[in-house]
Amino acid sequence: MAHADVIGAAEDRVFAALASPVRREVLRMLRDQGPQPVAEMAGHFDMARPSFSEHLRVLREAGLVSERKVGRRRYYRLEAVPLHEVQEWLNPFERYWRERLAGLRDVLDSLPDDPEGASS
Amino acid sequence: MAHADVIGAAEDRVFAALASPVRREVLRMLRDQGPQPVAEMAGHFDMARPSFSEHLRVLREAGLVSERKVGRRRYYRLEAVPLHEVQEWLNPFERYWRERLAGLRDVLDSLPDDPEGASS
DNA sequence: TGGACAGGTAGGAAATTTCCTACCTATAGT
DNA sequence: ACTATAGGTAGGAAATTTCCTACCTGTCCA
Repeated sequence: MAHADVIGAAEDRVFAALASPVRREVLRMLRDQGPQPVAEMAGHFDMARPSFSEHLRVLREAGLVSERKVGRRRYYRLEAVPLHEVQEWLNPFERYWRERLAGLRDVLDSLPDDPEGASS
Repeated sequence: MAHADVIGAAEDRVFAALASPVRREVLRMLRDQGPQPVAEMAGHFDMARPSFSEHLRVLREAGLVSERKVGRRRYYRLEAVPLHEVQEWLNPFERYWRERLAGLRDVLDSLPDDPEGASS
C-alpha cells in the first residue's frame, strides 16, 4: 500500500530536517519569538542568505514551518504537528530510558556527598 | 565553556543518528526483541554487512547502543537514555502541537459524518 | 519610472554519507 | 594446527548535503 510509504517518507523528512543544529535552532526561535521574517532569523547565523534559504526549504518540505507573505517580507511560522509524530515515535522507548535513569539515580544516591564535583 | 559544546555535539550525534530509517529500525528491533547479535539484525536489511556495521558504528558513537561480546558474537543492546534527551528537546514544543491538534479536532467535529472516508 | 530591499533560484565546490568489494582479526570446533 | 564463522576495518565510488557567488523576481517608496 502506497499510503504507508508516503507516511514513512514524511517521517524521514522530519527526522532528516531535525538532524541539522541550524534547523533545530530555527525551530526554537520560531517557538520562542513567534513568526518572523527571514532576515530577522538569518541574522543569528554566520551564513550566506541562500544557504539559510535552503535550510528553510528543508523545514518547509518537512512541514515544520509555513510562510505567509506580508508586503515584501515572508513571515515564517512554526508548524509543530510533525514534532508530535516524532514524539509518538519516541513514546515506546520511554520505559527503557526510565529504567536506566532510575538505576542511575539509585547509584548516585548510594555515593558519598561531593558538592564540589571532583570529576576531572 | 567547553562543556556545553560537548553536550551540543552529543545532541548533534543523536539527532544525526536518528536521521536514517535503517538506524531507527535497528533501535526498534532492539527495543522489541531485546539484545541481538549483528547477523540477526542485518538479515532484515538488503545491504552488505560492512554497510550495516557502519550504521552500528554511528549508533554506538551516539550512545544509542552498546555491545557485549559473547563468544564470537557481539550482542547489541538498546541504550535509550539519549532518546530521553531528544524528548526533552521536544517538550517545549508540545503546547504548540496541542493547540494545533485541538484546532483540527474542532474542525473535524464540525464536518458532516462521512464514515467511508471519501478522500481519494 | 527608477532605485532599493526582501528573499528566492541556479550552478558549482567541498564535505559528508551511504553503499560497495576486498581483506583482516578473533573465536569455535574438529 | 586448520577451517569456518562473526563481524570488523580499509579504501573508494556515487549520492547527498551544505555552503558559496551570481543573478532573478516581486514589492515598496521617492
